[in-house]
Amino acid sequence: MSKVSARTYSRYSLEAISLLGSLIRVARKERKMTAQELADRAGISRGLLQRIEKGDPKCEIGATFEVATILGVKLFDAEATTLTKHIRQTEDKLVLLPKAVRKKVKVADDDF
Amino acid sequence: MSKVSARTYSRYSLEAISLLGSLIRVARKERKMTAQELADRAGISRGLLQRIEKGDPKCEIGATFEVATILGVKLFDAEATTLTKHIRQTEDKLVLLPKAVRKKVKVADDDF
DNA sequence: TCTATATGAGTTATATATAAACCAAAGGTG
DNA sequence: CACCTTTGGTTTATATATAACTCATATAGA
Repeated sequence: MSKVSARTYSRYSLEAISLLGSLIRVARKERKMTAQELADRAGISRGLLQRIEKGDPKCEIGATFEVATILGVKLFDAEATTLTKHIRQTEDKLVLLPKAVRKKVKVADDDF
Repeated sequence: MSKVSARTYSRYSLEAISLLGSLIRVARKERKMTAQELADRAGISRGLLQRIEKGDPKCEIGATFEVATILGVKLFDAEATTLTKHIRQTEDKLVLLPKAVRKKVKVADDDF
């Protein structure tokens, strides 16, 4: 009945999500696909696709990325072929870092 | 009790999500932040952050992008300052496209 | 080595996203 | 112009993600 504490999002996050939605929308129109067609292909409902294109932050990232992938909207700046390679590199980088992060003292870190 | 029909994801989508999670994980470690700290900042639970870093496709895109934003992980290849501009350009492009897509005939489109 | 903490994983209750149906309005097509 | 389709906006029932706990293990630091 009453929302206790809604989640907040930074403006940049909202803009990024909104941008992704717009890119999806443009790509869909360019390919002359109806919302229903694209939704069917992605295995989601038309309503969900509407929210994705609108930039609703409360959507599965999986559904959003799936739609983007179908349309060929590139995520990040990585090419499909180099994506896996990039993952490996990133994981290699992880090995070099400590597995657990530990704070020594409780410095007043930049809380704003 | 039985899952009727699980959602499917393309390999590329899963890899992209996984990559984003790895990037987040690396960035967090580099900044020497604990999972709890980052989760608190993003206003999410530690468990959710774990799933995000693991690449679970069933997470809010808002939560994921928020975490990435806090860490400075760039989404797409857009800079923070040019994001809004990019949105405007994309929206301008939308105006040029028909608002509704219409299929003429029911051609057997590439069903596979 | 020893200790305190970060992490990973599991469980449960609750909030809410999703799918499906519907309707109204706008838009393109003949 | 008139028809038909796409789209945007609802609503509702259901599935499930999320938060909050718990516990076990690994690990950083002394």
